[in-house]
Amino acid sequence: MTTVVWWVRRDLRLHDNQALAAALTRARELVPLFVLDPALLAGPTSSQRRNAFLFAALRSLDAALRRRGSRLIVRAGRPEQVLPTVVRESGATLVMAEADGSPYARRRDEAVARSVPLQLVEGSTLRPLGSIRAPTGEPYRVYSQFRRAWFRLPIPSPQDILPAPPRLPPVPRLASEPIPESPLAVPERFAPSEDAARQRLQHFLAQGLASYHLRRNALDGSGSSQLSPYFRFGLLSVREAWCAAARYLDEPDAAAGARAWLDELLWREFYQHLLAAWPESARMSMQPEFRDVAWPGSNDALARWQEGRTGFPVVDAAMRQLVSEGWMSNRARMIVASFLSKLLLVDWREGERFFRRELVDGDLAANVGGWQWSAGTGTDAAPYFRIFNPVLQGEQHDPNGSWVRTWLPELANVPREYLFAPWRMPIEVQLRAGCRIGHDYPAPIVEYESARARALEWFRSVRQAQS
DNA sequence: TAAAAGTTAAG
DNA sequence: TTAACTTTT
Ligand SMILES: Cc1cc2nc3c(=O)[nH]c(=O)nc-3n(C[C@H](O)[C@H](O)[C@H](O)COP(=O)(O)OP(=O)(O)OC[C@H]3O[C@@H](n4cnc5c(N)ncnc54)[C@H](O)[C@@H]3O)c2cc1C
Repeated sequence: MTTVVWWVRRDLRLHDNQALAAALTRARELVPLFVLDPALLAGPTSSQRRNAFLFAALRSLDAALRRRGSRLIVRAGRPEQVLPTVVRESGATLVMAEADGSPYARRRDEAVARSVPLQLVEGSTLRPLGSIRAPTGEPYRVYSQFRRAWFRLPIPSPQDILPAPPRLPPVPRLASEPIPESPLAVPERFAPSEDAARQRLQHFLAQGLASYHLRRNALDGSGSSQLSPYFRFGLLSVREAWCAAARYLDEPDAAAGARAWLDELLWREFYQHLLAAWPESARMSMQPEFRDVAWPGSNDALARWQEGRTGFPVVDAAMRQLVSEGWMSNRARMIVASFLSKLLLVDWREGERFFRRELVDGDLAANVGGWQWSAGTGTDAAPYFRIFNPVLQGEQHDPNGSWVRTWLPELANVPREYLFAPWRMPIEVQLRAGCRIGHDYPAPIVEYESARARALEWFRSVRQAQS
């Protein structure tokens, strides 16, 4: 009788799960195990928002397991203590898990592997971390080069996709702790189940993919798939999503959208590989000249950005959506990241930390990648002079203003022509709109033109000081 | 997946 | 005067 532990971490799914499939080839008994790790659930990088989603997703995974004759075993504690206990209690001879390239996960897995027979299997990325390298053996630091190399290797094929097992082996008698209740609600936008993830993918492929390249920048997020929390926790396999979207490359009407979307999956892939290759990039700028500089931005500026009270409607709407829903569109993320790191000159790591606390899809690799790109400190980043103008961005990507009004009710009656720059309202318009600047809605925290000039000057001086 | 400033030329 | 295009930050 072979008993195998399937250690679930960021792969809360039964479809196309390579770790589960590998476990099943050996198992007469299977122990689906989730460890409530205090370092992740309550540590400095934890997030109530993500915990809420995770706990709910664990409940639906447990239900799906039960429908197949299995169940989820839940244990709280440090993995290097819990795993040996469960292995001993169950008599398991093998622990299978999906590899996770984040720095903490790698340390954790090394520690666990010292006391139990742990085997890691791919699945969180399209290709194994560390497998995309230049001829010199160096990992790529530039996206376009990474992408070119990636396409030279065999791409995922629909034949590789693993179906969900219809039945699962029995679970040995083992105690299980309850899945915690979260004090925070799961955002309504993201139903926490594998079925919901799969339905959303199908819906996006049918309704959104063909126009993705045209609509992806909409500030309200209506033009993108909104699958990020599902990829974050592995309720959906990226490999399966890739193959599903790649089928549309041959359809003339959908090819351009499909290409653009697959490209975003590759950005995800790039950042996962980048963090695995340079774990220190989570804590320091990739460009050395930024490592020892003090960013001049103030704590007060940071606080006003976090609270959505900068006086720039596009920025404030985004920050309020972030805190309220735990999600915002890629366009909104780029704008507020550019605003904090360039117009306010606050260290990008402060923004990264705040995002990581609030985002339901918060992921170290993608978040650090996005922030270093936005702040211009990454190896393949936006150049320092690429500064978003929040007024123009609103005009372009929320043209009828409905997204800004959704998140800033105090601007409900502000005329459209002033919506993205309400400080330009003459006083009588302010009174008529019931929105006095500095009273009902903040005056702008900076004057855009001079903040832009200050940013250009500061970035230029940092670069010059080094060279 | 930037925006401003500068240049040119049609009207 | 302004749209289109190029250069600069
Ligand atoms: C400053 C900043 C911070 C970010 N932090 C995160 C984060 O913590 N977690 C996260 O998942 N994404 C992050 N992103 C990337 C991106 O904004 C989100 O993945 C995307 O908005 C999610 O929406 P979607 O699922 O509708 O994306 P779609 O446009 O439908 O893309 C499909 C999937 O591709 C991946 N993806 C898309 N764009 C990117 C990208 N630029 N980088 C990496 N992966 C991408 C996501 O998994 C996404 O679900 C960040 C971007 C920026 C600029």
